[in-house]
Amino acid sequence: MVTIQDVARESGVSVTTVSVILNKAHQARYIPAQTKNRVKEVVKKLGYHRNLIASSLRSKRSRTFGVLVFDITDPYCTEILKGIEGALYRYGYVPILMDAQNDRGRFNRAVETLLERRIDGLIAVAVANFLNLGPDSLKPLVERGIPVVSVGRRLATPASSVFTDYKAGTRCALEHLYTLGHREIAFIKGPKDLIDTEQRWNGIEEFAKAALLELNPRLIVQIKGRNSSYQEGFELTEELLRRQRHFTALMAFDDITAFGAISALSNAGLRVPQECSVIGFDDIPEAAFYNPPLTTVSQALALQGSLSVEVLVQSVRSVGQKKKLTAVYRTVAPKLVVRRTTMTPIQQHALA
Amino acid sequence: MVTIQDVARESGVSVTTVSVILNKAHQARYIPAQTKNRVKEVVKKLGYHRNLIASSLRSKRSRTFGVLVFDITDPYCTEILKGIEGALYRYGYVPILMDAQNDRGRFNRAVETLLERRIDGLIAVAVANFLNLGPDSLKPLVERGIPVVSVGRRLATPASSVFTDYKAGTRCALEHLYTLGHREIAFIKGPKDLIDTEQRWNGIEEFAKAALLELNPRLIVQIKGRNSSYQEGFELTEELLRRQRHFTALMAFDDITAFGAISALSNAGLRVPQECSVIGFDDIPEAAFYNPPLTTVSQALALQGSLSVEVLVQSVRSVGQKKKLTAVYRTVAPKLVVRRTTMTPIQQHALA
DNA sequence: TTGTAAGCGTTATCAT
DNA sequence: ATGATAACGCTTACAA
Repeated sequence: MVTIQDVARESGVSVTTVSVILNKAHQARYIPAQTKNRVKEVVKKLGYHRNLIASSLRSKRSRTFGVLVFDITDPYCTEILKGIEGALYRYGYVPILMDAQNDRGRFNRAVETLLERRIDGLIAVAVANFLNLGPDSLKPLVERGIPVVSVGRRLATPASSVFTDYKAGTRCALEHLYTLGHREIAFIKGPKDLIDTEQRWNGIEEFAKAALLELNPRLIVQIKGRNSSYQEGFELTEELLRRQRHFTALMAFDDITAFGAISALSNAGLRVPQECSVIGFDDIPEAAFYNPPLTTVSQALALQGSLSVEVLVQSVRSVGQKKKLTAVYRTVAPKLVVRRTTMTPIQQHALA
Repeated sequence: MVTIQDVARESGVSVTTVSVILNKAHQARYIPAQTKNRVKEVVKKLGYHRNLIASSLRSKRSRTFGVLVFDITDPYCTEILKGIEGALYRYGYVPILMDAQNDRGRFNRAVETLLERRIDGLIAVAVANFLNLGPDSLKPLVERGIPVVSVGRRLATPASSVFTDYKAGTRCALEHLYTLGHREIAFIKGPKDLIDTEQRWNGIEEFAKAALLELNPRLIVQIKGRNSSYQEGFELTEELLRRQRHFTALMAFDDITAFGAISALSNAGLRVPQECSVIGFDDIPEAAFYNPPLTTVSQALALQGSLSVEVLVQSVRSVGQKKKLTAVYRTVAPKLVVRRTTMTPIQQHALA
């Protein structure tokens, strides 16, 4: 395998010169273009590829980020991953992918592996889901000054976080229903132990208060399991129906729940959106193809992915300059996506 | 950061001994348990983590595989990735993930990056899709003796390949319809320039020949675009319907196409499966949740992922032993998944 | 502007 | 059974 020595010898300069040229270091500005070109030609001629392993050993920077996901087959994850991948590419970093598979043991082993690889930083993708990471899970990283950013979930310090402004999301979802004219609205709240649940509910209460909209407790149900599911959406909607309290719109915790709700409504002979509007949250890919296509709130997941890379790159630079590492929180604005499951109750009446 | 030197000093042995113990090298058998334990305790006490960068530099093995996907958000890819991830974990390798995003330029840059990182091998996940990789795309790898395995697509030598036995798949799909009693069967063939198309068609012809089943050319249509789509499935089925040639079952190129076909049939007032059975291919996650759930052929994608790792690990070992590198082809048996879109034409009659 | 040389932390080789 | 020591290929002071 051809080394930097070979290149230096062949082009009649020292290894230092070659190194400086190839790394575009500051000093490269003073090297005549002629020398640069000669070296670059030799590089091509010999088919030289810089050995990043040797480089990392010496410079103590691996240009590598660990990327820890909770389930690689989850579309939520992959959408974020896409954003991460694109941004890493731009910054010259490379991801080492680890799938925690929602398992604590695997998580810990992954951290060990990443430590051995001397990653410059870690991106945790929606990883707090079930693991419910305490501050000590990341201690081995933090102790060694390796910056961590969590994307998709807010995490306790000292990790930085990038996540959706859930409050704004539910606020504008409810505003959409309200503007259409809905006043009797049912809600399916998220699981109690998911951090999002509270934030999402806050947005609802905030808007309701401002608009003087009354939230009827008899029209509010909550997911009992640890995560959302089609099944729960279905059953909770049946439960709402059983309560015999009239409502013209339903706001589900997320898209999956909304799908279940729509099925339950159809089952009960209520057509969506003619007799009941439904709105979801997340904008998973299936939402656009559902029957009817689901009105929902989009989370800009890819954007969150690339943002997390930017945050991490900044942190790594701070570490390089021996600055104190401070956690940063970046929040991403969600976006209302109006499709076919919402309409005004006036129209509902006309069509009913 | 604590080094092997520190461990050696603290436990009163040489670095060699520590290295031998930690790597479970052959010689470790002769080291007394007492020494081993002492060293291991020191490792824990000091919080030592072996520096794999230094190790790689010296041993000339990075214990790293490049994993090149064509689109990280594609479920087909992620299912394979899951299998890869699990297997890598078992072998102590780590994946560097690169997304070619169906772009030639990105593909080439990814190869450069992976070369700099001195990957021990490359797994290309369904990457041949549009890039239509010639043998020279992989030349930089092959020249340096870095083994390559393609998973999901058959690739030209010198790369190894792991892929579905498409012929067996279509054969058993057709057999299923035949056994149910169907004799008038329509087919939607795949795009001309996809390699799979021919293999899949071979299976159909093979079974038809053996069963003395006549394939009516008027019941055969072909996808015109470069890839399958819901839209084409829909339109081609309308085309079949327009031909006024009676058929009791339809075999689609893949699941997506089947979805389009089902919509077109429903649109034309033909109920599935009562008036026309439909079978797909791939078993994408949506197939199970479709309405009605789709009978299809499953590809065991995760299995293909882990198999590809096994093939690659074997290749790397061969390289290590300076054996000649030969491409291996492993084919994976598909599996018929019977759900609700197929039934016998007798029943069809009874229910019609 | 370019060159010399000392590491980075490991493993492999050779001794003992 | 354990140890000394020389690489591995690069970056980076420092020197010239």
